[in-house]
Parts: sequence; C-alpha cells; structure tokens
Amino acid sequence: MATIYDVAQLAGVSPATVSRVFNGTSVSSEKAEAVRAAAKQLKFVPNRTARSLRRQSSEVIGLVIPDIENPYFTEMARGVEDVASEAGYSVVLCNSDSEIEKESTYLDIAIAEHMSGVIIATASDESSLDGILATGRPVVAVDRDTDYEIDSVIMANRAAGAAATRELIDAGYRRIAYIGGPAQIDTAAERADGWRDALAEADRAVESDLLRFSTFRVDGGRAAMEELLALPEPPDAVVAGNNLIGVGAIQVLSEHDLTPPKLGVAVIGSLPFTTLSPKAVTVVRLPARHMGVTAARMLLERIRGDVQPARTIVLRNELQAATPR
Amino acid sequence: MATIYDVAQLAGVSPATVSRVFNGTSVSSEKAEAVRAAAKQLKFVPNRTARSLRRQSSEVIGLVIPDIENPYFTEMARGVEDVASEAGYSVVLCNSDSEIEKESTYLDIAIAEHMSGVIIATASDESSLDGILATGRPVVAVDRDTDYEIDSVIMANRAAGAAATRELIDAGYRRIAYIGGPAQIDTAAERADGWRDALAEADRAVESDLLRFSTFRVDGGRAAMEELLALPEPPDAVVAGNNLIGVGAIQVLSEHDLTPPKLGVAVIGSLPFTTLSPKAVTVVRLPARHMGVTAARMLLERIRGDVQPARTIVLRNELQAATPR
DNA sequence: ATGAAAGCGCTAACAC
DNA sequence: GTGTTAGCGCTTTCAT
Repeated sequence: MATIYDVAQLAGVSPATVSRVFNGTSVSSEKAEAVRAAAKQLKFVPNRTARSLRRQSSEVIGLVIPDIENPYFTEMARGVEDVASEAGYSVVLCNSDSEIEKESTYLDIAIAEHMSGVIIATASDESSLDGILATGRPVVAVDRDTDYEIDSVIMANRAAGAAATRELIDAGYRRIAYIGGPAQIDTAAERADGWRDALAEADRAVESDLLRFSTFRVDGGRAAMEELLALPEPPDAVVAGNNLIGVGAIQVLSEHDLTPPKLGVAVIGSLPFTTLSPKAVTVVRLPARHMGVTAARMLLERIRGDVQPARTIVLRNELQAATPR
Repeated sequence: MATIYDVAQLAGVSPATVSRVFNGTSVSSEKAEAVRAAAKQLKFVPNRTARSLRRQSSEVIGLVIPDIENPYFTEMARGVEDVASEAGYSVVLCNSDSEIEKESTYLDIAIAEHMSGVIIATASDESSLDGILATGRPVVAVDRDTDYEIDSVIMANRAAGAAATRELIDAGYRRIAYIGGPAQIDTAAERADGWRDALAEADRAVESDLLRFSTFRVDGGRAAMEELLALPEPPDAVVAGNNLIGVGAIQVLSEHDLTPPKLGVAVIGSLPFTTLSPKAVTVVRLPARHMGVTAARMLLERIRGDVQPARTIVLRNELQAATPR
C-alpha cells in the first residue's frame, strides 16, 4: 500500500502537500497535478485509520437497529444511507438484535472507531447512551424516543393505532383485538393507547382479553393470533402493532380459512412483500425511509457543529384503507 | 478519553504493561489487577483506531451485498454476524445497490479501515477485486462466484432451477415460463439453464418467448409476469428466479385472479413474509443463513492464516413442494 | 504556497 | 516480567 510519502517522493513534493491536495487546501495547480498523477500511478488510497487517529474523527456514522431482518428497519437504513453517502459519509450497520449487551458493544465500537455520530433505534428503554454521549458525539434517536436530551425522529404512534382501529370500526367490525410488541417498548404501548382511544371514541368497551402484548416479530403475531382465535368469544377483527405481527397474524388467519377481510385486519406499518390484494387489509403506512432521511440530515447538522436545543420530529403516517366490507 | 498512558500512570506501571494486560500476554497478577482497577476508574476504552494503525488490521469484517432490502441477503448477513461476533469480530454491512462504483468505494473503505477481510456478493461479473486482493486481505465470495482464485460459497443454482421446474411439470402444468434476474449475472443464467434442463428431460419444447430475464427485484417480477400474461398463448405456470421476482409475479397473478395454484408458481428462494398458504406455491429453499455462516467460518480461517488452495462450497437447496393440483 | 516536524494512541521489538 | 522506544500514516501548526 502506497503512503503519502511514496506519493510525495514520486511527485517531488513534501508529504504535507500531498495531504493538502487530498484535503482541498490551497496548493498550486502544477503541484496538485503532479500529486494526482503520482497518486494514480501508485494506486494511492488514503489510510483512513491514520487520518482518524490524527483527526480524532472518521467519516463514518453508526446505525444501530434492533432487527436487521425487519424490512421496516432496512427501509429506514436505506434512507440514512442515501443521505449519508451523498455527504461523503459511510454507514456502518449494527444489529443489536434487541439485546442491550450487543447494543452497548456496538456503541463502544462507535466510540473506539471514532465514528462521527450514531443513529439508534434503541433496544429498550433501559438502553444506556451515557457512554457515547459523554464523548460529545451527536446521537439521534429514531423510531423510539429516549429519556435523553437528544434529537429524535419518531412516528405518530398513538395516532397510527387510532387510525387503524377506527378504520376497522367504520368497516363494521364489532370485536376488535390488538396485538402489539412488548409492553415495555414505548412505541408498542402508544399504539395500543391509540387502539383504546378509537374504541372509547366509538363508545366500545375495551376488553382486556382482546389486548395482547407480544414480540415485534412474525412468531409473536402468530402466537397471539392463535390465542385470540382460541378465545371463547374470539374477535372479528384485529389490529397488528407492526408489520411482522401483521404477517404472522394473517398467516394464522389463512390457515384457519379466515383470510381477511373475513376477519378484519389493520396493520401499523407496511406489509412487506405482500401477495395479498391491497383491498383486503387496512395499512397505516409508516414512512420509514423518510425517518431515516430526516435522522441522517439532523445528525449531519450536529456533526457540522449545530448546537441548537434537541428537537423531536414526529412523522405523520398515511392511511391506506381497505374497502369497507 | 483516557489513554494507556493515563492508566499506566495511575497504576504505577509502563504503558506497555497496560497494553499487555489488554492483549492477554503475561503480566504478574498484582500489576494486572492494578491496571484493571485503574482502567475501570478512568473508564478506559482502548482506542481501536490507534490499535488498527499499529497492527495494520482491525477486528472488523466487511460484508458487501447488492441489496440490503432483500431478505435473502439479510438472512445471510445474520449468519455472518452470528459467527463473527462469536469470534469477537464485528460486521460492517455495506450496500452496493448493485452498482460497481459503490461497491468499489466500499472495498476501498475496507482497505483504508484495515478490515481483516471481506465477504462479498458481487454486484456483477465486472466487479473488480484486484485492489483488495492486492493488499493480501482474504476475500470470500458468496452467492455469486467470481473469476478470482478465492474461497466461495454458492448455491446449486442449476439444480435449483431444474428442481423448481420439474415440480411444476409433475404437477401437470404444460407451458412453464421462467423469469430470472439479469442474464449477465451467473446465478440468473444458471438457474435458467436448470429450467431448460428440466424441460428437455421431460421432452418439452423450450420456447424462448417463455424465458424472461429481468431484475432480481419485485418490480422486475411484476413487469415480466405482465408480459407473459399478455402473450397470445400465455403460460400456465412460471418459475421465479428469486424470492422477490416470485413476490412480484404472485402479486400480478392475484390481481388477475390467477392466484396460485390456478397458475402454477415455483420460486427459487424462500417467499419472505408470505401470507400465502404454503401448499399453493412450490418453494426451493436456498439456505441463506447457512451460506453466511459458512462464508464467515472460511473467512475467519483465512484471517487466522490458513493458506490452503481456494475452495468452492456448493450448498444444496431444499425442495418444499406444493401439493399437486 | 510549501516544508519540517511533532504527535494522535497503540503495539512490538528490544533491552534488561 | 517489565520498561524504553520507535513508528504505523496521517494532519496540522509553525516557520519560511
């Protein structure tokens, strides 16, 4: 691997000049040309490690998400990546797997690798950002809000839960259940609150039997749906608290020959790769990519030195209603 | 941020001793204790950048994939990650978006960041690994083979194509189309060869009208399926060259009220998050996670200095047949 | 505008 | 077993 010394020697200049050429500071155009030619000839690639060590920062941003196999998060990752790479930053994707330990390891890596900043969808409300924030690096929370005074981009979860539920009410369903993620995750709780809101608003009883907190994964949706169907008085409709729960629930319904809209289904979040008719299921789309884009922009502003007070941006969701039955 | 010098001073030892404690070389237990105590007190985190610069390597492996939104690749990423983190390595996920330029940027980053090795599903057969291989870093190819003499883990693509097709033949379908990815991507071409094999084996004519090369994405599957249905003599079954093509094709079929098995469908790769009855579609499962696991193990062996000749591992696929109609 | 030189934090010879 | 020291490749004062 060629270094700036090799390039400097070949170009007949000092290493400092080579560095300047690659950092856009003023260099006479002849020397700059010579340096570029030499660099090309030697296939010189600047050593980022050395640069980071010297500068105490690197043009890398960390993106920590709880489930890399969830299309909601990969869609968000795309948004982050597009903005970041546009600005010359690369994105390191870290999968915390919803485990606080893994999450904290990745956060340590972010510090140790001198990453410029971090965008994180926390694994739980126990997640600690103390270490990374102590280094002064900017951190932006996405999807899930935190107790820290940091920028965050979240969804209108309560409104989404209410909109989904309302849609099923309007379609004429009577007993509407709700399957959410883990109760201790705020987004799950808020969406469930929205479900309650909509039921109350329509003067419906809120039966605790019909409220299920599960996992934000397909198997969670499956298990909860099975339980609901086994109830003495099963529901005639269900709100799925996220995309994967929706998939699991619909799978179970199909197996029981209750494919929607036989049993009404509304999903908070897009149904990934669905092969279902879009008319059969109500979808409250969450703008995941947009969330990523917004978070990345905020982070870049902070990296560039913006010091205004922490902002929280709440993204509106879009209702894609099924046709009433 | 505390450095080893701070720790050394507090513990009353030399920086080298601190380094030794953190690298597991022999240090008297009293001093080791003192160092650990000092490190804890100062919240010392070893600076990976400095370590990498010095060691000319870092415990990070790069994983370059062409589509982060494709569950096939994220499933593979999980496999890689599980093995890597077990061995103390972290994984940096890079999305080339099937673009050679992005791919080569990420490869440059891998070099510049001193990553220990790279696992790559190449964007195309034009992909150049010259740069990264010149550095002596191990590279393992996954999913798509390369012209380089490197380890690779690939699927039995031709066999998968044949198995999928054979299943439709056995189920009694007469005109079986094939929708594959871009013809210049080997995996796409090989799977199509399998389709030809199976047709020939059954003494069926191979009509070029029924062979479509598209993209490996949902929209590609949709477009090709629409074209096939618009044919004067449309097919009565179709083989989808990958998971996303399968999703697109089934979407179009559902819209035309031809939901499988009305029109037969076989998919090479798992149908992600499907809500379809598993009986309706033949799936030739590709062991993506296993591919990731295998590739990661091979890479780690190479990183540890294994110098045996390049190996190619071909993974068997599993047939999950639909019930014959 | 350019060069000389110090130093980012760590590791690995090399001495003792 | 432990300390001293050079140096990984780069950026950035400070002179010139």
